[in-house]
Amino acid sequence: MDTRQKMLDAALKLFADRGFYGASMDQIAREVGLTKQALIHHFGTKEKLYSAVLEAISERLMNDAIQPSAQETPSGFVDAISRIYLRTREHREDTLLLMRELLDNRRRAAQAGTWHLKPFMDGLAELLRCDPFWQEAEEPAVITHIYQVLGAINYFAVSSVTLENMYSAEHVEGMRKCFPEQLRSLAMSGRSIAGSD
Amino acid sequence: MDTRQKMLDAALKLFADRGFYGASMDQIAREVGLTKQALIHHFGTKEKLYSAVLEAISERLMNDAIQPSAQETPSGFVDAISRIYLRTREHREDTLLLMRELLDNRRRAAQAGTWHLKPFMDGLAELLRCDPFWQEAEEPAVITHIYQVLGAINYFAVSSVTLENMYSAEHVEGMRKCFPEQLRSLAMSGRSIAGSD
DNA sequence: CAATCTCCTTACCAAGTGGTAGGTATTTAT
DNA sequence: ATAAATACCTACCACTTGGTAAGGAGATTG
Repeated sequence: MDTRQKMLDAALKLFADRGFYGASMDQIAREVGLTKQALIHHFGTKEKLYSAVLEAISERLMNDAIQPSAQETPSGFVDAISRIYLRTREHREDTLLLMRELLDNRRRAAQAGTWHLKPFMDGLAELLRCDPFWQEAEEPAVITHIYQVLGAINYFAVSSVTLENMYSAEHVEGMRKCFPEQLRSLAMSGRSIAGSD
Repeated sequence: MDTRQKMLDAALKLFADRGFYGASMDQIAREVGLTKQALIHHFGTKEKLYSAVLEAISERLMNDAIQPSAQETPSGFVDAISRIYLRTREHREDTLLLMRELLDNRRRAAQAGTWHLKPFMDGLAELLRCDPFWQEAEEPAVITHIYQVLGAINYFAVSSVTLENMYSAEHVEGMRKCFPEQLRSLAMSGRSIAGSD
């Protein structure tokens, strides 16, 4: 496999696991079996490496979360949300790193990438508006709803270690089982009260 | 004010802002106007300082989020959730640090504190069960619901910087306005579909 | 007055940080 | 064949990290 890609993978893994400061260039390089100067050769600086990782993530997210759901049915939003939830389980590291970026970008702000995710949010907003109940809602209300549902997903995705320490492993397994269905309720919340079709 | 308390405040601020690795003993000490050895004198090691901060947080959270809501009415849960949301705005740093801990404890795991929050979760579960709809629900389903709602709250609380970069400041202000009401819908989701009172 | 204890200091340390400089082997282009 | 670019290396740098050692000022206690 491409060295550069191997480096990106290792960087993703370590950044996701320990954060920007917690992961060192040396560790990342060793993970690929090279020296840190090889890393620097390919990416210039640690910041740029981090940016490259972030960019790869947002590209991936766009590709397989929004694109294939061009189906603009009333349930398009709920379906997309389900797919996004599944994604958090398949791409744990992406999810972890995005959450970290959410916390860190205040400092590294104003340049790097989380708002590469704007199109992602816009795509979801468009889907949500296909639901008659949300069609004429104010923009902030729409985004708020999306954000609440995304929050439910990502927070859970990031909490497995904690949950397994607070409850038993079977308990957590039980939660994973009922999560998708309850997520659907969540994604449709508001609608069934006022709309009542 | 107590020096020790000033140190805890400064540590909370910097840990919340930059994470465990991103904040150094030296920075924290300078924030109080002392040297890092004064910090070490009081807390021993960086890890212990961090633990002390975490303990203070969970104590605070228990005190003013669960305790005053002993009112076990059907809406007790939703009320508690509203209060918890307000808390994230009053104690931004607590919220940020807890979110970080969620991401980091996998490594520092098996000893330190997030599952000090177990009583907090249990308190919420008890409140939720006062709602007839949830009374006989399975335990994992109850916890899942709580976790989804908490996720919506905390994710939003932690995202203000990102949101203000993706959207305008007024937009985000609009979101903050409608957040509490939509949060109530979320917290009651599921119920209104099957229950239909 | 002397001893101790608390709180804090300066001085220091080994280990690690991101990054530069400069070189070598191998591939590619001319 | 020669020049140039690519991909990597060792060696080194200034700096920061958490932590230790030892001691000083000030109050408390014998």
